[in-house]
Amino acid sequence: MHSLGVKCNEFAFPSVFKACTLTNDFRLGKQVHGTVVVTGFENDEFVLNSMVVLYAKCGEIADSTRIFDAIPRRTVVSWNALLNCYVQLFNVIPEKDLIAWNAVISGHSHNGEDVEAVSLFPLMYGEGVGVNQTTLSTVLKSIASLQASHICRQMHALSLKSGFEYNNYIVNGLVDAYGKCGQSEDASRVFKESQTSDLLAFTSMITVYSQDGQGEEALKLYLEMQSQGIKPDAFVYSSLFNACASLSAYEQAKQVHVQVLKLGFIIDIFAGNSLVNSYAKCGSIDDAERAFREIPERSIVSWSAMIGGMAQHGHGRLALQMFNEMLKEGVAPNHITLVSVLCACNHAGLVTDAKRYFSSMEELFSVQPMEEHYACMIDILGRAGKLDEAMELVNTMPYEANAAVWGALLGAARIHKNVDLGSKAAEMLINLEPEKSGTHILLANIYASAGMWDGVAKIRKVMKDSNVKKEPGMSWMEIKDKVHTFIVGDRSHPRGKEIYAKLEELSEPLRKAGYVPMVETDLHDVEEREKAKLLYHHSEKLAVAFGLIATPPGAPIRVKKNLRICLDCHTAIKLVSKIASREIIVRDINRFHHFRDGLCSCGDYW
DNA sequence: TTAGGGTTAG
Repeated sequence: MHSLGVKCNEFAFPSVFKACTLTNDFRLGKQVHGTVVVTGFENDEFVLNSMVVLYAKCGEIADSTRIFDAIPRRTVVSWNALLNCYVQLFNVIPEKDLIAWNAVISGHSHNGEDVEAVSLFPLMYGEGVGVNQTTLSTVLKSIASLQASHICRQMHALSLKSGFEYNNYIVNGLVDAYGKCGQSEDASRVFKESQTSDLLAFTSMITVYSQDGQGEEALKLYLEMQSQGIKPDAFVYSSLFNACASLSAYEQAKQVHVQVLKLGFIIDIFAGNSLVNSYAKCGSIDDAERAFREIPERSIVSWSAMIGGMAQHGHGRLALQMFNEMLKEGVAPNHITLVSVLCACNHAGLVTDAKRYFSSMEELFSVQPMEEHYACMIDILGRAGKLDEAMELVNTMPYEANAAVWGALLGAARIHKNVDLGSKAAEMLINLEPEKSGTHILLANIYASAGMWDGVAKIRKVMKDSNVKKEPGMSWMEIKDKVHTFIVGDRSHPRGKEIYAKLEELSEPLRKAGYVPMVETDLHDVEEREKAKLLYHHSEKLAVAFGLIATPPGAPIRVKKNLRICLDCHTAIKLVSKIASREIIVRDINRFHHFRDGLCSCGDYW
C-alpha cells in the first residue's frame, strides 16, 4: 500500500504495528514508526498505544516507556506489554535495588494487579533493600483496592516502625486504605494523629467520612480545612457533594455548588456527576437535570446518575426517555445504567418495558445480566403480582437466590397478601441476614393483613426471645444549614411543644379526611390506645410537622427517613399535603415520595 | 530512576 503511493491514515497504522509485532518484524516496525512521524500522526493515542506494544515486544524498554509516558489514555494492552517487559527485565537483574523493586510493584499496582503488587512486598522486604515512602504508598494503594484490612494494619505498624508517622504520602495512603477497608475509625485516628495540613490527606479523610455515611463529619472537616487556609481542588468537591447526598442536605448542596461555580471547578466531570447525584438525592430532580445539562462532556456516569435519579423519583417514563436520548448520542450503557433502567420500569410499574430491556440487554448492549439485574426483574414481576413468573425466574437464573431476591419476593408477598411465599422468603432471609429486624416486621405485616393474629403474636415472641430489636426509625429535616433529627415520640427538640401542638391541630382535619390509625401491624407490646399515640408520633410525622411550622407557607418540605416509610405515615402525609397545601418530599430507604394535593408520586406502589 | 485523593445501582 505504502509502495503504491497510497497515503496511510491514523486508522491503518495500529494494524500495521500489530502485524509487525505478531511477526516479530521489528525492522519494518521501526520503519513504519518513521512514516508515522513524517505523516504527523505521532500524537494519535491509538497509534502510540500500538507502538508501545511493538517496542516492548522487541525489548526496547526505554523507547517503549518514552512513548508510553506521552499517551494521555493508555490501553490495557499497552500497560500489559510494557509491564511484561519490565517484569522480564526485573527477573534477570541479579542485584535488584530499591528503585527496581518499586518500579515493578507500582507497575503491577497501576495495572490493576493488586494481588501481585502486595505479594511482591514481602519478597522485597526479605531481600533487605529497605523500603521508602514510594514503596509503602504504592503497596497501600493496592491494599485499598483489595480491601485487605488485616494487611493494612500490618503496613501501618511497619510505617510507624520506619518513621513515616508524619509523611504525607503515607498518612494519605493509610487514611485511604483504612477507609476503603471500611475501618473509618482507624482512618480518622491516623489522620488526627498526623496533624497534617496536606490537601490530599484532607481529601481522603473527607471521602472516607462521606462514603461511610458520616456526612456531617465530612462537611465539618471541609470547614476545618478551609480555616487552615488549605485551598481545595475539584477532587474535594466530588466527595463533598456525596456527603450532601447522604445527608439529603439540599441547602448545603446548593451552598457547595455556589463555591464550585466561583472556583471554576464546575467543568470537572467528577464534581459535575456528583452534583447531579447530590441534587437528585436531596429531593430536587429539577436541579439535578439542570446540573446534568450543564456538564460539557457527559460520561456514562452522568447519564446513569440522571436516569437513576429520575427512577428513584418515580419518573419512570422520563428516565426511559433520557435513556433513549443517551443511546441517540452514541453512549453505550453499562451494567449500572441498566440496573437504573430496570429500576425506572419498576417504580413506574412498566412491566412490559422491563421484560423487553431485560431479555435484550445482552444482545443490544453486550451487558450480561448480573445478579442485580435478576433481582430487579424478580422485584418487578413480584410487585406486579406475577408471582409465578417471578418464581420461575428465581429457579432458572444462573445464580443462587441472594438476600436481594428473597427481599423482593417478601415485598411482593406483602403487597399481594401471599402468606405461603411470604413465610418461605422470610425464613430464607432470616437465615441470610439474622441481624435485620425488617424481615420480621414485613412478615408480621403479611400475617396481620391476612388476619392471622396468632402469627403476629408468634413473631412478636420470637423477636423478644431472640432479642431482635426493631431498628429505630429516624427522620431528618434540614432548615437553612442545620439538620434536625427526629425519633418516634421524641420530645427533645427545642420546638417540641409547637411540633406536638401542630400534630394535635392536624388530628381533627385528618380524621375528617378519612384518616384511621393503622394500629394492627404495629409490633410494640402495648395497649391499642398507646399504639395509636406512638403511630401518630412516628419520626416522619414529627419531621413533617416541624417542616410546617419552621418553613414559610407554600415552601416544599423535604424529609429523609432511614427506613421504608410506614403505611400509616404514607396515608397521613398524603392527606397533610392537601390540608396544608404543601408539597412534601420524603426520601425513604428505597425511593422518593412526592406528596402533593392528597396524592403521592409512587402511586401507593412502593 | 519509583509514589498519594474523586463520580453512577442494589
